[in-house]
Amino acid sequence: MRSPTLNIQANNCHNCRMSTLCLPLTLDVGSLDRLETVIERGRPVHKQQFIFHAGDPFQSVYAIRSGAIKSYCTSEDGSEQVTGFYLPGEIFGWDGIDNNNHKNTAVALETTALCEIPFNRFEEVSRTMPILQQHFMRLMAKEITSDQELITLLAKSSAEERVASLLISLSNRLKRLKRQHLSATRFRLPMSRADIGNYLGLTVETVSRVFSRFQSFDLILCDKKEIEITNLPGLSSLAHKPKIT
Amino acid sequence: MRSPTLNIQANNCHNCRMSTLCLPLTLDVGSLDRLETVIERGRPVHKQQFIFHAGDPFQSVYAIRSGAIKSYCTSEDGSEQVTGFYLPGEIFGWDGIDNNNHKNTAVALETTALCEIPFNRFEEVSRTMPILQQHFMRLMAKEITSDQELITLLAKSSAEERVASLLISLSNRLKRLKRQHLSATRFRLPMSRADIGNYLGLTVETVSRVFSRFQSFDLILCDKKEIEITNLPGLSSLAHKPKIT
DNA sequence: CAGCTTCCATGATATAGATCAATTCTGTGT
DNA sequence: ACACAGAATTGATCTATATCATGGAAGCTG
Repeated sequence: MRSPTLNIQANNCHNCRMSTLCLPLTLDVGSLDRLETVIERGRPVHKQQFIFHAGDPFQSVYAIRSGAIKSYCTSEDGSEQVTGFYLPGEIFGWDGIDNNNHKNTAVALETTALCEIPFNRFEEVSRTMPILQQHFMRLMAKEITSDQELITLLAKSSAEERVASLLISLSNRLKRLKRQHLSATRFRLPMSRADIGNYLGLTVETVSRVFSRFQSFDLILCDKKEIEITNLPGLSSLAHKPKIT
Repeated sequence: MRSPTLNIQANNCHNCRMSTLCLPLTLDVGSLDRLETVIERGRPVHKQQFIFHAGDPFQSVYAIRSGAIKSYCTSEDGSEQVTGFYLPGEIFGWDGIDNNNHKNTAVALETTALCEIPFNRFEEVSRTMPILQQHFMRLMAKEITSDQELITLLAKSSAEERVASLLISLSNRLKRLKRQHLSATRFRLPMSRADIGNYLGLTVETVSRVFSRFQSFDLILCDKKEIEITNLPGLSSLAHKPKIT
């Protein structure tokens, strides 16, 4: 039995290792303290617990301190579309700022620690701290950019390219979490093959076959959800090869 | 020779018909006047002219008064991905708020009249007009939502469903422009078949075949770029039928 | 107006990935 | 430790859409 993954014990932004990711701002001590008054830290969410459901009133956005989150939306007929995976240092929950209710459902893929940022209080604070508001618009813009990258991936790329891109993306995002500047070539996938397939517009079987093929080409080594990228340049070049259209 | 499509001669937000779409806010006269000082109205852009290129420094976002805009991004290898079509009353150019440079290129699909909203001046004004800032975050959230809808479409739907969805979306968006509450079942596609295919992740040939099939099923009538939806419920039901996954 | 280029439609063929099916593995709960 | 449901792998087949190829219509340009 492994201990839970809550290795980050910050109880405020000052000493949180993640803050360089979710708050890459130069805030004076006073400003940071004011921000502190807004942010709420809940108890860890367990695997499969929901953070919010589609349709819930929009109240907060969330920063991840540890763990992993999947967001997805459901169509009338009950089919699901995974819209994102979120890792430590990343922020989710923007959807539904317009309607004041969430379009997506967010669920924990493993035990996860979150910082909740209630939006109405945030708006008060940001009025006196314009840099914060600017920061949040940037975060939303990043979400737009990454969505558009996914669109390109789905519109133009083969199954192998899609899976390679996801692995490279996860690797890059996990890399930032490590103190070392070493690349993250070994990690554990927080999501199932089905989630990957759904996210990438592929069936489980195809995802599984691509993993096998990658292994036979010595690009990766994988045992269940444990992944080691054994040929990072090779995998990267696969990831960046959309069809010429 | 047709006259250009500049049928909207507003020179300020007060008398612009589009303002109910791009500024659906209750602003007092003073606030609106202050906003006026920020917005610039350029001369009409002609077909195929660029508004900005990928890599250009981010300075403004743009509201469309008439015409149509296509945005796309280019990968290293030169392949393009159309990321959006924008119609009157809609706002584009959010991409690259983070890096301070645009990720997309924006080009006019036909003669187009724009309102340019310089972003640094906007930030000043919005500091004293919080509702405006909130409005802009909503617009960005809408962009996120519509991107995620496209993701679902690309991940889950067949060629017919994709094309049907695009037609329905265009119809709905054009409907809002008409004074009447009649549905917009007759319109002119501003983009080529190739653009449609690129946007929807399909080849030109497939798009063309789907149009033909829709005609043979009496769902639409089309002559070149002129479209008439002759069976709106039928087309709608096609559009909302993603695979059950 | 002739000539060119781009756009669109349609047919014939090829193929990547879906679908169907069977088996093994894994983790979870009792 | 055992049993069971879900997750993953692998194989055989099918199909939607890509690809290749051709011809016609439309729009521009000199």
